Amino acid sequence: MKKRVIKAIKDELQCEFVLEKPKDLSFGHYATPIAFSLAKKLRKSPMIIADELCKKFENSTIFKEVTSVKGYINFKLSEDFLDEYASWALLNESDFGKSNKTGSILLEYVSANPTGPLHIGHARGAVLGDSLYRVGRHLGYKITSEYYVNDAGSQMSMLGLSIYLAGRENVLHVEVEWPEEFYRGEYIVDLAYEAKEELGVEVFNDESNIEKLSLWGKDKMIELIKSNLADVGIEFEQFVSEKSLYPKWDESFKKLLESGKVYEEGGKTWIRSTDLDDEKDRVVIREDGRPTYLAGDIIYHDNKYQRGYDHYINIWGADHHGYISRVKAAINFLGYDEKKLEVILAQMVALLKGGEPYKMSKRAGNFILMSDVVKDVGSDALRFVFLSKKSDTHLEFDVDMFKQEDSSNPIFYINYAHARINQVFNKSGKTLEDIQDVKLENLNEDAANLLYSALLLPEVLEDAFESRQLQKLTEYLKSLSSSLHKFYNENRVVGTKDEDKFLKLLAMVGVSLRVGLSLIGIKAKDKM
RNA sequence: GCGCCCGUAGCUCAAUUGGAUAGAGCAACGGACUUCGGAUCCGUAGGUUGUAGGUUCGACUCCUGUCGGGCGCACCA
Repeated sequence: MKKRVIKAIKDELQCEFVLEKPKDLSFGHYATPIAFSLAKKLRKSPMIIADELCKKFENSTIFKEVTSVKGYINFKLSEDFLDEYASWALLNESDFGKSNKTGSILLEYVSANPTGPLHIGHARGAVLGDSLYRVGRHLGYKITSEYYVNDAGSQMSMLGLSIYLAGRENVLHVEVEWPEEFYRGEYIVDLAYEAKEELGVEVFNDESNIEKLSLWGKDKMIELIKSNLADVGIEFEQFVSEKSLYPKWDESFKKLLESGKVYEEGGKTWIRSTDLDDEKDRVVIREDGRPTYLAGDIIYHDNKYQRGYDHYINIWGADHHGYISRVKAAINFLGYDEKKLEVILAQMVALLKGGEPYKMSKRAGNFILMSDVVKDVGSDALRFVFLSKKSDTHLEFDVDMFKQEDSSNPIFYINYAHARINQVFNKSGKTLEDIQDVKLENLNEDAANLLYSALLLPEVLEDAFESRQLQKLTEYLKSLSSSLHKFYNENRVVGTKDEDKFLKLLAMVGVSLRVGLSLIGIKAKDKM
């Protein structure tokens, strides 16, 4: 819709302009403040310029009215245009809101260590990533979703050790001395019992089995993480193992050497990341020859860029923000354009229960399992809440609030709107076929505004994706639902002379709600 | 100490990325069911956008300072 409007205006004005939506619909459907920017150049008052420009649209078919108000030019769409668009959308629901975006994107998210179940902090990035994936695909981008599995490094041996010690303590009932750092939490004990079943109790007899336990435990944890993700409707296209990349280190390292940004000092190998605004240079190979974690990420990003995507998005937890500059520097040294990498930081989630704050930690056992919250509030509500806030703001919510199922839960409100539409159709006894050819004309103000709102979905989707701010979509769905409820309360549909027109209008709202919800991973309810 | 993020109604959050009178939901108060589901709707009240300057036709938005809160500052991952 917006595209056609832009084209129509451009044909007349012959210059670039900003198109926006007026604060108040009574002004019009679209508006441009172009007269303000032209005022300087033309040395005339914005009001006079706006008046003159308005005259150019007198014969337009797409606009019913073009007016100038205090220097703004406001455009009101014609009913013909809106009706035609709605008719098309009703017949092509699955294509509604699609666009012709081109370009390939590699989207990496979650990538939590395979050392335990996902906790609530992971959920935010997970939901954001999956929803961006869905919306982006709908718009036409070729997006691939990927999970980077950190299956190398010391946390893996710590996992093995933790299971080993938990087995000795709980299965063998031997007194054990716990080290300062280990994985706590009941899942480790559960794993120990499971290991006894699958690997035999003797696995806890000897420390030499720790590595075996760590490999076994890692696979179990990946399975667990996958099922945690599946519970909220998330499935990854591919998993990339950190460990499997290490044989390629020599190849990547050679590229770094060619950049001349590598040097040795104190027996260690460093990259000169300070040349690209990092706060200090970084070690990539330790004194004993073992590569650091950064080395793994260097190989990984080398690998990503070799796959030749147009754009790369990584969703990281906010606690990784200090890591961005060194990775970007490394990408540059590898000979790639680091600007193609975009890092989205998902801020911390603070969870409350009965007003008491929870402190979340992965190392300590005291974290909130994502699966527990999903059980409490449901996948739909969890997804909706996490998407409702900008990803760079700190989010805080109380679990108890979401346990009570009432209207304060926005997902209820939206589903109810969708169910109402269904209800009215049932009551009328009519189907989509019966009313799709009715012309939407001479609508009252409520109906006209509702129709326009429903048709806004495509541009909301595009805006939400391009700005990576999906709260624009959730806000839209809430506001469309609110308009629907308002309309419902003030306009009777069944048995009135406007019945067919209104049914078509409601059907259009239903399409937008369904499509919008499905793109954030929620299935609209037909009944409550 | 340095860096990044965030301060908007009592609470949780929006604000078309520099535009028109800063908006929703909870919570409070007052209204609307002999009618398609009242799980809804309407109204009232609530604001010097942390604070002090600056930039311009115009600032919640950009710049500088300052005060709060969070996160990070490893050869861990």
